[in-house]
Amino acid sequence: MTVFSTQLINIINSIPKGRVSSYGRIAEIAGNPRAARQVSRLLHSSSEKYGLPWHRVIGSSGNISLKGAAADLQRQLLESEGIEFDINGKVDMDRYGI
DNA sequence: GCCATGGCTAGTA
DNA sequence: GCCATGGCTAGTA
Repeated sequence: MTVFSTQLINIINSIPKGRVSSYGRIAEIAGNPRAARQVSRLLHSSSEKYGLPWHRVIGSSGNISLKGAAADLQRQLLESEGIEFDINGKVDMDRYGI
């Protein structure tokens, strides 16, 4: 495990219930604004291992990036935490984003 | 080589 | 819709 990855894990774990953040924003906070894809990769490979609140990480424009059934699950988890989706299935980042 | 991105632009309406 | 971007890992040698 790398320092950078550890940073990402800490940041993701600090997203409170009822809030969301984006891949790019998390990478930015960790110190590398261009490492957004690394965040997605980490979530994909290590969410279970580190108990990450993976569902609280979405795209920068408030969209869910997952496809299919996984996307439905993510939306349900977020809604159960009080987050609302607009008619286009997007979250208002100004309201819920970190 | 993978990845659950992001931002910018061409091209349509 | 294109493509630059980057840390990491599986898998080979």
